[in-house]
Parts: sequence; structure tokens; C-alpha cells
Amino acid sequence: MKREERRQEIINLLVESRAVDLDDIAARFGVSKMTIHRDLDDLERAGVLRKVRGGATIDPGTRFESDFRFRELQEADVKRALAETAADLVEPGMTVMINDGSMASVLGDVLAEKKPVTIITNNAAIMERLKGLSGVTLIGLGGIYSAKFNAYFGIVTEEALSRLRADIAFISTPAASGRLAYHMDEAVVRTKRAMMTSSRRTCLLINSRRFGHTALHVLADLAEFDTVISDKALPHDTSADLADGKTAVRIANKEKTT
Amino acid sequence: MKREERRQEIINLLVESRAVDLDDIAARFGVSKMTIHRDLDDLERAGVLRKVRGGATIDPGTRFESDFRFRELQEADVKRALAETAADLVEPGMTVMINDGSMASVLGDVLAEKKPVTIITNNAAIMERLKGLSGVTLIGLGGIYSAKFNAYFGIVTEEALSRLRADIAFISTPAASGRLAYHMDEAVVRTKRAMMTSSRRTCLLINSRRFGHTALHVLADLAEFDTVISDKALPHDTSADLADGKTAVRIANKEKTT
DNA sequence: ATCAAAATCACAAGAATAATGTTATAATTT
DNA sequence: AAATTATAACATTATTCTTGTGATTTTGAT
Repeated sequence: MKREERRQEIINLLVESRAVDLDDIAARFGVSKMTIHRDLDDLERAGVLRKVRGGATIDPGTRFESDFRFRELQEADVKRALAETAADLVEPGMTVMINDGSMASVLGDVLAEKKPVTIITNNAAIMERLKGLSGVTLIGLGGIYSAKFNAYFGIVTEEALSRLRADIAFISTPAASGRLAYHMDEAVVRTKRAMMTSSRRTCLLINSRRFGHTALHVLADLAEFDTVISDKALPHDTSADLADGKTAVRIANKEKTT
Repeated sequence: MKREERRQEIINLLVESRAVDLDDIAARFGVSKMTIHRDLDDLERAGVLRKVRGGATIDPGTRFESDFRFRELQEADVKRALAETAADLVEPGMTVMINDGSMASVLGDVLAEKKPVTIITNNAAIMERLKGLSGVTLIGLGGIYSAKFNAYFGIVTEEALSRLRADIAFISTPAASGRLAYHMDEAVVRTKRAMMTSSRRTCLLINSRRFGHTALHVLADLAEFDTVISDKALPHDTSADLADGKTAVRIANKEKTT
């Protein structure tokens, strides 16, 4: 087991139990305490946890957000499955918008296979990965860089979107409840909405675990999307509400990951 | 001598003689032919040279441009000197525009020291380096990504610039002759000009070796700039023409690099 | 077509870097 | 003050990068 795996595991433990004991994990992974100290130090610097005497806890500064940060680092399999399913909606030659978030970054990687394709995004991770790939026309959205979301936002971003038009926009969300999707940041919501407005079709990507959460701002009514993709069946109330609308629901299958 | 030094040297040799012999450079650096093969393969992939039987030549596809590409990889000292001099024009708190080009990337690094500072750029290298630095507000300009210049261009970029305003714009150019600066690409020219329009003051950065070259499009009259920075005195005709105008000329000093 | 030079490939040796462990010392907690 | 935990500095061990070697294939000239 190598360094990064071990750290990922520490995060997973933390998500489950909200706190970990240093001696305990050192024994569990069969490494010295010093190594765990270094792991925790680095993870603390990265902002995912807080060291306390004898171990670590999840950073109590923010509530939902910390939860969010954790999930960002996990569930790569779910993200991959959602991305693969989303990619089915894209044909070579299309113009696609992708928003911020790590889920979205994975989608960027997957869509690079569909070349030729034009990708419009404010997601810095995607820009870095896709720039220079032949067959991929990359249109970066400018704006004020946000380290928190590793993406660009603001008036500049929204103005740029108002001058562009895509075949489909892929929007991801960290929270949904009932028929509404939520986000904690206003600037992010505005950018996502601008993408929806500038696209012929829209698709929401949501991890099934995010259902039942809310956040400060309403992002959209799920019925506004042409397609909603998740990794498990939607909660009953949600799916019932959606049943008679025009919104298609697709469930991604983790197993048959290509 | 390590790998990168050796490769840099190979490039230098190539700039001088337009072609190198594989056996020759293997002997010169005291390494095996296989190592040189690998160097040349990588440099070829990076687009700086073309392998031919027995050695390599500069990529004959483009003329001026290939020359340009080479210089990009060299003269780090000149770039540094120009950047340091340019940085003197910036006070903490200012908003600065920086254009594409490797010269400009160096300037980005140097300006990061002047925090707090707001940096507006279409230069992908700068975005990657500066994003997330505390004290630096990064405003990325969107647009269509150009692998050739590693920057973003087009209507989106220009529109974004039209909504922004900076204290000073740093413009670099690969060619100047008489009192005019030139560039081979129209989209790049438009972006640079948009930056000039959106800034209170403007500053041109030019490597002295670039004087005497021209290119397809006129970028600007040197007299349009408030300041012109170079690493050696300007050619006589140029400086005479500039003498009675309001343009200040500054010569960067390689030695006193901070 | 044939031969010699050059290029490529696959693997091994060596160098450089990163990760981990050890021990000693300092800081906290009780 | 004693015990526990954290930090720091250095030693050791893994891992990764770089280079070299020799076998094999390709190329270009005759």
C-alpha cells in the first residue's frame, strides 16, 4: 500500500467516524507513528482535516462544506460511472459545456475521447488537462479564479457565456432535496445557470448520496433539466414529481465501467 | 551536467548551426548515443527540432516562427532582467494585465512578489502558476485555447477585456523594426491591443535581439507605449524617433538580477 | 538485393529523489 | 513532575528517473 492510498483511507475513516486515533491507524497500516504524523500534517495543510492531540478530526470550521471536500476526494468509481453515462449523450462534433467540480473534471477526461469536440468550461482542472489535445477545441471561460472551487467565476464568466452557445451543458450539484438542487455559493449558482441558458440541452449529474441535503441557494428545479443522471434510483418523492415531466432519468452503472 | 542543461545546450547548438550531428554531440557531452536519441526524441515531441538520420535540424516547417520557438527556450537571463525592471513599475495593490508569451510568464512569477496584486491575463502558464496564491487575485481571460501560444484568444477574450480596466498592461513582442512592433498572428495582435486599450498605462517588453525583424501584422507604434523596456540600448533610428515623445525607455541590467 | 550505418527496443545498472523509520529533544496534558 | 504526544534531524530503505548495453529492426546507398 502506497502513500496516497493510505491517505485516501485515512480520509475514508474520517468520513465514517469523524475522528481517528493516531496510534490506531499507525498500527492498522503497519507504519510508524511518524509517517502518520506526516500524513496528517499534509492533509491538514490541504485543508481536509484538523490535527488534534492523539489523532485528527474533520475540520469543524465548515459543516456541509467539509463534508463536500471529503467526498471530492472519494468515490472515484461513482464519478467515473456518472461520467461514462453522461458521455453517451455526446456525439463527436458537438459543443459541450462543463461546470466546476471534481465530478466535472472526470467528465472532461472522458469526453476527450469523443473527438472532435468543443469543450467550454470554467473548470481549471479541465483546462489544464485538455489544453493542447488535438481534436479538442478548448474554450476557457475567464473570470476571477476561486481556489475553493478551482474554477473561474464572476461577471466576466457570465458575459462570456452569454456570447456562447453549446449543444449540451453538464451541471453537477453537491446537494438536492425534493425536486430542487442547491449550492452554497451564489457566484457558482450564477455561472451554472448561465451555462444552462446558453445550451440547447441540459443534463444534471448528481451523486445519489447528495440527495436529502440542502444549501443556501437554490440552483434549479430538477424538472428544468432534459436529463438527470445519478448512480442509484432517485428518492421516491423526487422521482414521482419528475415522472410526468419531460425530464429523462438515467442511472449509471458502476460495474460496466468501460 | 544534467539532463536539462544538456538539452538546452543542444538547442543552442542548433540555433547556431541549424543542424547537429548525433555522434558529434554524444562525444561532446560524453554520453551514449542512446541518451542523445532520447533527448532528440523528446525535443522533437516538444516541437523544437526535427530528427533526421544521423542528427537533427531545426524544424523547417516555419521560418521565423521556429526561430521564435527556440528563443522561447533560451535567454532566461534576459527575460528575468526585463521582468525585474518591469516589476519596478508595479506597486502593491495595483491591477496588472499580462499578455501571452514566455517572457510574460516570467513576469508573472516576479509580480507575484508584489502582493497584494490583481493580475489579469490570457496566458495559461501564468494562470497555472499563480492560481491559489494568497495575495494574488487572478482574473483569467477566457477564449479559445491556442496550443501554439499557450494562451486564450478570440472574441471572448476581447469582450472580457472590454469590461475590465487595469493600472498597467505589459505587452511583449517578438519583432520590431523602426518604430513599429510586429506580430505574425492576428488574433494575438487583437488581444494585445485590447489590453492596451483597457489599461491606464502601457509598457512594451522587448528583447533587443528582436529588433530588425518584422512580421505580418503591425502590433503598435512604440510611441504608443508609456514605457519601453529592453535589455540593450535601442537601435539609433528607433531611439531617435522616440526621443521627443512621451515614451520612456528603460534598459534592463542582466547583472544586477535580484 | 545486400550491406553497413543508424535507429529502436527491452532490459539492467546506476544515480537521484522520495518515503519511511529511528532516535533524541521539546511541548502538552494530567 | 511523570507520562504521553509532537517535532526535528538524521539514517535507512523504496521508488523513480536516467543512462547504458546489447540484441534486433529499419533505413539508405550501392
